[in-house]
Amino acid sequence: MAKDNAPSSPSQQRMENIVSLAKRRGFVFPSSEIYGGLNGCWDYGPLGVELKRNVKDAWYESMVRHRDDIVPVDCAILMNRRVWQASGHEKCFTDPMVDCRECKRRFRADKVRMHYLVVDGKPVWHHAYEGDDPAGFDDISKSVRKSYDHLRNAHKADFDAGKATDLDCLVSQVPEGHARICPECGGELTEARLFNLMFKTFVGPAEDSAAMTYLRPETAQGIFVNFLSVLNSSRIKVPFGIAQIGKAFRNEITPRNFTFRTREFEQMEIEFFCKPGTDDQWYRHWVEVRKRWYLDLGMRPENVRFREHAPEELAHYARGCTDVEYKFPFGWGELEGIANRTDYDLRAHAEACGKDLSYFDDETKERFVPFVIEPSAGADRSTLAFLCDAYCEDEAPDEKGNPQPRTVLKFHPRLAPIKAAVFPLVRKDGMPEKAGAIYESLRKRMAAFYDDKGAVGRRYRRQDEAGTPFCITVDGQTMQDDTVTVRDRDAMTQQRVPAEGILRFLSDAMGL
RNA sequence: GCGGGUGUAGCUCAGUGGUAGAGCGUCACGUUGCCAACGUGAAUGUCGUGGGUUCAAGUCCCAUCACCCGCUCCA
Repeated sequence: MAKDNAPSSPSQQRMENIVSLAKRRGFVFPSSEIYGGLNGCWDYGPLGVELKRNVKDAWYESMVRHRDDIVPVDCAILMNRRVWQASGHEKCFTDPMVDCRECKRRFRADKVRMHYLVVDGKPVWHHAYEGDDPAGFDDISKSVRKSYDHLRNAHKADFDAGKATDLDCLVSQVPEGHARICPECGGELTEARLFNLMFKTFVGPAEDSAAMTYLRPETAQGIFVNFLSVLNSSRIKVPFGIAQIGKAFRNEITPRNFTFRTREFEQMEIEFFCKPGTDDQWYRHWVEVRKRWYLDLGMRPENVRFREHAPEELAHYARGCTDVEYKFPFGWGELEGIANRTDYDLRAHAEACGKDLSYFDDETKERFVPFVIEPSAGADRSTLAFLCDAYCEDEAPDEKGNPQPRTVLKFHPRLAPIKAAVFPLVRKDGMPEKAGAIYESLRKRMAAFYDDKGAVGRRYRRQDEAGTPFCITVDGQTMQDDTVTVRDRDAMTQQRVPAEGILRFLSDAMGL
């Protein structure tokens, strides 16, 4: 940072420190960095891969393996283009935008309207307002209304003669020669530009439009289009869910905030199919289940909130939606959306593909199109949230007893990339050999790490930065009675444990 | 996409047109028996990238890329 810049806030500094640690210790790197990187893309390094995999595994274990009403799928990222036409993505995932050249505000071109008085084909008066309904013009301010009425009266004869007229249209449909102005400041607006949020791609070597499709912008549609196949092949009955973890791609206008908003990201989604009428109850069930998941993995309750959308906030297909939000250093951000999508998706696909996607309940002899509850979580966002939540700067005494700053990642053991590190206290008297043997036995059962370089205090601190919950040290006493010390990451306390029982001890301590 | 800021060693950052720097980290050897120890030595740079001005550019100019902040957007 240049010295003439305003000092960054503590939370900004905290985020910078987290990003710096992530890169330094091999959690996350900028994508294709040696070529200058690529906007909105990040790579996971050795520790980051383990962390993110642990997040995904924790999700898969508790959402799929530990339940008898959820089955998994793993769909292709490339799907028939008609999927995206039926789901509405092709139409709705492209937003035309306009920018104000004066105040630099940006608007959706389908949310700004212009109203003109046109005389002899020339606009003599104009007004801009936000909204997508011409009726919005009725709500304009009194002073604007006055000038409008005044001019309209002045041109009354022209109106009567049909030479003058009112024109109200979206800013994206303004005719040639008519001003487009900012509804906020009155400045000149740019032409409407299309922002396509889906990545186009071509299936087959010839780039003709017939083979054009998109990288999927969400994994959910893969689940809906496999609804029949899963139903027919797995003997599962409603209510049940289909789960999927996979990559999705969105050409975000502004990737921002480290791995929070990226153009390529991984989702962990469930579509839970239930009978209409039971959807509210299942919706509440899933909000509870997902809440418990985050808290059980150690996320600090004060940093998580569950925000239920107001009715006017809901997407057109949704009957209810709760966002799981995390308090990142850069502000509250959405980790997951739990939505009641009604029967919107299955109906849309049934209509588009011509197949019956309804369900017949053998017990009640009823046929219905299931309602869908969708807990849709971001794997990268959750991983980032767990990383931010674990990040701590505290103090540890040095060898003289003076407090020194310490950086430690207090991961839940389940999420820690490395579960245990094994050290010889010094590199002599057979300690490296003994420690090496313990390491070899541990690594078959858990992610373990061996280090014999430098002072042991430094090795402890290194493991603190990686978030390793326990460090095992072989010392002189080990050679006497075959016990080792186990050092706790958070409390920095030690206890002696028989080397023989170290695996059992660690498993119990970590609840694994 | 707009505006502002920043890109120099693995990290954090100095660097005033004239030989590329510091601290930390890394590696080696020695010392070291429990929390970022000490000593000695070593490696590390197309100064984001590409052009231009100049006898001479990390430094000035243009372009471009990336990241950060604000706007905007966010199924």
